[in-house]
Amino acid sequence: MKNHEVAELLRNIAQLLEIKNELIFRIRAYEKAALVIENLDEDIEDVWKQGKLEDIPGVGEALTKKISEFLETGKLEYYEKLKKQVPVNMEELGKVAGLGPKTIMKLYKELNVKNLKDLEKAAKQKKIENIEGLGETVEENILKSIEFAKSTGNRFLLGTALDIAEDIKDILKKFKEVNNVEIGGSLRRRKETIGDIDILITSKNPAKVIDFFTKMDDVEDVLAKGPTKSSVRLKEGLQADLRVLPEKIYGAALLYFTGSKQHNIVLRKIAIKKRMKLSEYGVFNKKTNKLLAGKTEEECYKKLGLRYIEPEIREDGGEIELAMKNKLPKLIGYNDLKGDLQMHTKYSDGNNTIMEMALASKKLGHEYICITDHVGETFKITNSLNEKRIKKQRIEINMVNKKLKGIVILQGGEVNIRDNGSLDLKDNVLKELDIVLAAIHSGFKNPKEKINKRIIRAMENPNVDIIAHPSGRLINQRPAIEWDFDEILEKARQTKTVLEVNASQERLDLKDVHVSAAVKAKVKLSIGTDSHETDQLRNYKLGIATARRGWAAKKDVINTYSVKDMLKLLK
DNA sequence: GCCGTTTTCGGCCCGACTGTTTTCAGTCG
Repeated sequence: MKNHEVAELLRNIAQLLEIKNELIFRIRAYEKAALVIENLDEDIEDVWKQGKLEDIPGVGEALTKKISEFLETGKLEYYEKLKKQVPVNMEELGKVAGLGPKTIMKLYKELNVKNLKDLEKAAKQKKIENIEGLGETVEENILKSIEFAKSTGNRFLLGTALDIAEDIKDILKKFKEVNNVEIGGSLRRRKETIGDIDILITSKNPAKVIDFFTKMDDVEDVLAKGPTKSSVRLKEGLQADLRVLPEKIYGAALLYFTGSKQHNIVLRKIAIKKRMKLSEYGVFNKKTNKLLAGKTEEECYKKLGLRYIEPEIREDGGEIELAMKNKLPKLIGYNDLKGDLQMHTKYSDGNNTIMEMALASKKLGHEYICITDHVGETFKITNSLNEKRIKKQRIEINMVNKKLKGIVILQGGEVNIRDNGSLDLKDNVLKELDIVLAAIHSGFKNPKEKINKRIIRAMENPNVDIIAHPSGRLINQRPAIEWDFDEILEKARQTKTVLEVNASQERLDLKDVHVSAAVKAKVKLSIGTDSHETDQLRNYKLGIATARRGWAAKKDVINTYSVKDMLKLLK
């Protein structure tokens, strides 16, 4: 997937053009194309090979040529020339928050600032405050931004950001001036990584709410504080934006600040076509400026001729067209899961007992769980269970089943897929387990053909029910294996093998676009938290979120069925 | 640079907040 690299290239070009004072709409064309390509479902290289770059919205003749050159040679002559014309390192300076092209150019002309090092030096020597149009505050902000950029690099994991946001939401809810509180932005859409937290509030006394917000314990630094809007940096290192809104346009604002940006742009275009105007302040009649809708999101969508669209799929990935025809599928709901199909106990590498895991799961409302400790003969790193220990564990599971009412505990196992695709445990032992998960734990860098062979051989084993964390990626840490996913899907369908949506915070694997492909290929999915302690069991919601982002329905996920029906769906 | 049930030319989403000004440009989302 070179989508990210291509998007970055286009964005860098946009910044250079901005410095050169190019036409704003030419610059926006590059930015728009970058955004579309970054969120593209398909691999940009595949699209290019099929000669279909121009089908991508926002990509025309000129960009097709440039992207093709970049994909073919790994370089773009136009970009290299542009970099030479602009004397400053925009790749570095462009990332400093609050610093735009105009200021960067000014700093270059006045102080010969070319890169991040120059900038920090100039700020520390207090040279910036003397430049006309800038001042002491700007100088201080630049230093803060540099410091911040040094301390945090990556975007935050969905699970982490969600926890922080929910805490803030609870604090705000308790403040008496606050009426409604909702989290917006990419967090509400449940993207796998989050840049910042958007919070939307209704109140009759915005000033008091803003004041309260900026003085919360978790606030490290106040970045902006106006009458209806404020931004702060939290101690955890991420930014939170708060907006206080009047009741009658809360829905329009929620819609706007939930995004995605592309989704909003398409909505606005629809509004324009219908002689209306859509903004965060509502749906208006373009001529009379009369407010037509705004109180709820449903109302705004309806006015535009659309059915309500769930936040998780607001990515301009075909949802608007289907909403227009009232043909959107019903997504799996956050309360639809009846069981958790992956968790570990003290038997292998978990921190809690079977009983503790079962009790905690019951508390979450599950009807059944599957204990899937690592099992195997040679894969010892994770304290895998051999045949003897598996039998011992079965006795304990039977005992817990007898003691606990209202929850069924199944015995499963997570078996390693070896280098040649064979499994790390004999078939006659695997056969005794209720559910077998097979997963790759080594050789992540195998070439595509080998990886596919390994996974396919595992799927062909009649004992293997589920492929766990199929792509092997760890968000922000380890890239996914390189595979031919279409081939895997076809084989999964043939062999009735289920693919897991691993719901642990750092995995979310399969991810949204894979889920979407699996649903289209009619391959069944399972959601498992891969919990190694009771605290992680609640992550099943992240798995559901990922499934929803991939347009999965209840019927697509096996653990929405009763335990009896779920087991029938396995091989 | 892209795009088209008003257009192959002339539009392109829109508003808040900051810091510096004294009416606004720059930046951000």
